[in-house]
Amino acid sequence: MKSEPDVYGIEDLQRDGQTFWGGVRNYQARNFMTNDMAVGSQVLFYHSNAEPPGVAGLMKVVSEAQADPTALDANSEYFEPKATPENPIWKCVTVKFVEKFPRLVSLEEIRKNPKLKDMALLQKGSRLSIQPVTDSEFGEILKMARG
DNA sequence: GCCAACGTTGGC
DNA sequence: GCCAACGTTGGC
Repeated sequence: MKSEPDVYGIEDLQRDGQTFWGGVRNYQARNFMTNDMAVGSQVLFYHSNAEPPGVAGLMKVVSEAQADPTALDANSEYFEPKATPENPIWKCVTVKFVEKFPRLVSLEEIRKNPKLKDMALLQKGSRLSIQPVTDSEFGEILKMARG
């Protein structure tokens, strides 16, 4: 999952303990949350639009996808006029802080690692704020973070 | 249903 | 700040 550290970074999550991943407004990204994440799922926290960009830490899903309250809030920048409590359209998971990596695994390093060449993150034009990671990719990132 | 125009993302 | 890539919108 990507977030801009200037807006909300791994240290903000460390301070908060857990957070509701609200405001996602892309159907593919939403579907990853509703279909592919469950309580206990491990998630990499990626710092986008950062210097340098890269994977900053680890978190874990503590609540499956639920209605995104920002979609129903007329004062929110994420307000969705078509959303109703019965059909909120947008949903999001709650994640908790697990760890901040001892060092950032930068996008550049990820690019250089042949084992990670197929990561969704590296595919051309890949901009989704939530992307799938395979078990082996996940393990490799952890190894790099701790290596 | 097509597609041009527009907005957003995010690395550089 | 630039711009490639992509998603969304809305007129037709």
